[in-house]
Amino acid sequence: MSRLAGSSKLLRAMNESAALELLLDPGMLTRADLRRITALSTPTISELLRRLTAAGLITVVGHDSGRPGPAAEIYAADPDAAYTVAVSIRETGTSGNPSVAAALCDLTGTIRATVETHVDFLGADPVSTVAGVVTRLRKRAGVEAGRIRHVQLGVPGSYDPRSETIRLTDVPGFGRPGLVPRIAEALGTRVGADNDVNLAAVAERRRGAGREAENFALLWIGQDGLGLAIDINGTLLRGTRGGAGEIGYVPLYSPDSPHRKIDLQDLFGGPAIMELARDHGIAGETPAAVVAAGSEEFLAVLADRVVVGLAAVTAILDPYLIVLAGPIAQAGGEALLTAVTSAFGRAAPLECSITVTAIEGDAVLLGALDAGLKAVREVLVAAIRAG
Amino acid sequence: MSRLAGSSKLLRAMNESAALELLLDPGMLTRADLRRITALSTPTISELLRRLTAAGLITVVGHDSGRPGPAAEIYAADPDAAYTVAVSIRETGTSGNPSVAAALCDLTGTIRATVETHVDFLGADPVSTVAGVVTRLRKRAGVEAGRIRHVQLGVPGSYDPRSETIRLTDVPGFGRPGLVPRIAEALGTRVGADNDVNLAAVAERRRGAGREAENFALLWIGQDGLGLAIDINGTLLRGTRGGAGEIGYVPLYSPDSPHRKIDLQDLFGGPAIMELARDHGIAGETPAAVVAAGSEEFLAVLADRVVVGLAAVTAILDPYLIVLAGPIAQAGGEALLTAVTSAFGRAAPLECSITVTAIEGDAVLLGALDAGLKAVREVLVAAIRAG
DNA sequence: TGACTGTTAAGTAGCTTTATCAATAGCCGT
DNA sequence: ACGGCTATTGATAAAGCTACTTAACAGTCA
Repeated sequence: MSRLAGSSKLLRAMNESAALELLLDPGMLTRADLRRITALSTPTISELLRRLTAAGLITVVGHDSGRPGPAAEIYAADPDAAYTVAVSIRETGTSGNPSVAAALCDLTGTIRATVETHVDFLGADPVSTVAGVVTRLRKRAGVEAGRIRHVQLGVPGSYDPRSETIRLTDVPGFGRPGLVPRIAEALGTRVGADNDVNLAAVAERRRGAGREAENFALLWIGQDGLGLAIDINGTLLRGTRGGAGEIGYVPLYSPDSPHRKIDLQDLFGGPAIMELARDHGIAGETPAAVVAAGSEEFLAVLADRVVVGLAAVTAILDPYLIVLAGPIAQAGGEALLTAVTSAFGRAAPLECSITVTAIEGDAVLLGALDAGLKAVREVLVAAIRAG
Repeated sequence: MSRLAGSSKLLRAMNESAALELLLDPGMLTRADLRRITALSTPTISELLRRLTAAGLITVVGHDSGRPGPAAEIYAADPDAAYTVAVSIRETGTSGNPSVAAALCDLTGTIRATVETHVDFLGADPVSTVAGVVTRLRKRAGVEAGRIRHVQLGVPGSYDPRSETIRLTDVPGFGRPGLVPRIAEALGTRVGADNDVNLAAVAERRRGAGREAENFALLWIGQDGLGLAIDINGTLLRGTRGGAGEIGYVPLYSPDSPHRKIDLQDLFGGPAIMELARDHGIAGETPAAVVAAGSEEFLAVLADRVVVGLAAVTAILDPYLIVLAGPIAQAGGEALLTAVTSAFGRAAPLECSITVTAIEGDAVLLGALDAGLKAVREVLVAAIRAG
């Protein structure tokens, strides 16, 4: 319903971008399909496809035979029209050291190359580190530099898109203002950045538990901290300074001791879980380990605490679904989920279904790929509209 | 960026609706102004204005002389093209009894008639009550029935637009499923409904403290309960079942007594405020009265409690601005605001500016008018697009 | 033969450019 | 001080352009 006016050129740009959008997202469409969806006439569709093919954006990917008449050409976006790189910066990798996971995928989302390295960010320059990873991926996949249209960064901390700075991060060097534009300059590409939890929610939306949900909240229970991502109809709620979802800071108020400041992080953050495990006599090196090994009783107490946070989220946002994610939630699995669900039913006044993440593998990296892919597609569509 | 395709007819519909939208919202535009904004050519603008005038949607409201050449005609939406009625149902009116406040305004937003009555909803039928109020307003303003294109209801409780039912309300008869469609049927108009706090936020957005804010959260501290409205870029966050902002249910967790369930309503809802006032030796009949009469010390303690809620909201949403509204916040005024601001600075880990409502008069009713007006404008624009 | 794919040709809707007329403020000369 | 002249702007009219639609047709396969 935006105010948009123009002449026949606008019409062409709109039709062309609408067709490209359709070929990018469902993909695999014949002329007849496009005709049906867009309600445009056959000659228009034909010319439109000719132009998009000439621009190298789409190709014929197959033929649909079986019906009378000649086999219909099936069109889809050309996988090699553009590439995306996702780079996930992790404070603690699987081995416990800071690590970088990265992947390169084509326009259809199939991964062409991956890289995983350990970097001591105290010594390394963030710009050249990221640039190096991108170059390595690019060479490994045999892709020329200009074809990478977007690089998506995932960082622990919050990202403020307005000032293009990463905030509240513990990774050395990444909190510096102007870092993201400098990486973009070094790479010669658009660079996006986002909170790792937000990116996990993007993955959940596209290929996980959030696929069918109109909206959901994702509670990330990580080794280092808590996080919340809020997906409203497919778009993430970021807040004014990118600080939405810093749920670890939700304060708890105790009438009996109003001056002892505690927050949700103190209630079920990593250290709190370790302490609780000790009280219950459960052995384990990491929070994930003790949750995986936890007794039913221990999980029930932990669930009571988690539900305090979930109830606050539910009362403020009323989401359709809550997804429990992050290494600790993943370690808890079904046992933790049933404990949380029953605790939620007892304690929370409103209803909401709860589930655990359906993503296998590195949710943050996959989400960064999805976000990067979306950005690339928007760039391609916008380029057509602009002419 | 929505997939939209079509022929030249679509183009005309788009241009026409864009022009109407411009004449509805800023209004008072000459042909030259429209030409500049839409980048359409003079003949197109002329014919477009001719059609809109013939449809009775716009009129010449003045002439712009002073420059050489003929005086340019100034166009704007015809105030009498459509009307809106807002009906605010209040559990406790100014006198303490359930009351209904209503107003009728034209397309430019100027109020043509108002009505305020006390209704005992235990005895009265909601459908005929609302219909009666609308008819009374209509006759008083001298408007024929067909010209009222939208009736906006404001109710205490939450509204689920999907099932078109009002939930969590204490007004007798209004929680019945199918009530809103039945009112619409009786009136022969579109009928919208919304939470009273949400509507107060709509008013704040259009004419109050939220005018400049990209987003804000409005904390309503009422005699009967707490509420939160979340405005993201001009659209309200409603939640899945319309239950977003039921902040009174945010639970508090005390590690020392985990089984005593208390929530924010217990912390600074009306009864809690009265109890706190008693502890501080402050006399007064209502929460608003004691807050208005409250000592600095009392307000400081109250502010500490309010900030618990605000800190949770800030950590989850990171709003640009928090607006304190509702009768109790209004009674507290600047004194409460300074107390809350300083308490927030001490207790909350994130920053956020706080202010009190800038609406004078019945914020809910004004918000309902604004929401109704917006709905009417959307209907008019959509009608043009449809042809 | 009939259904379906894809192209070519003619027609139409709607916008833009260009040209023209009309009106008025400001200037200038008497 | 006043009336006519000019520059500037508002609005309409005519011609041209762009992009879509409808209609007709050629080709292919069950």
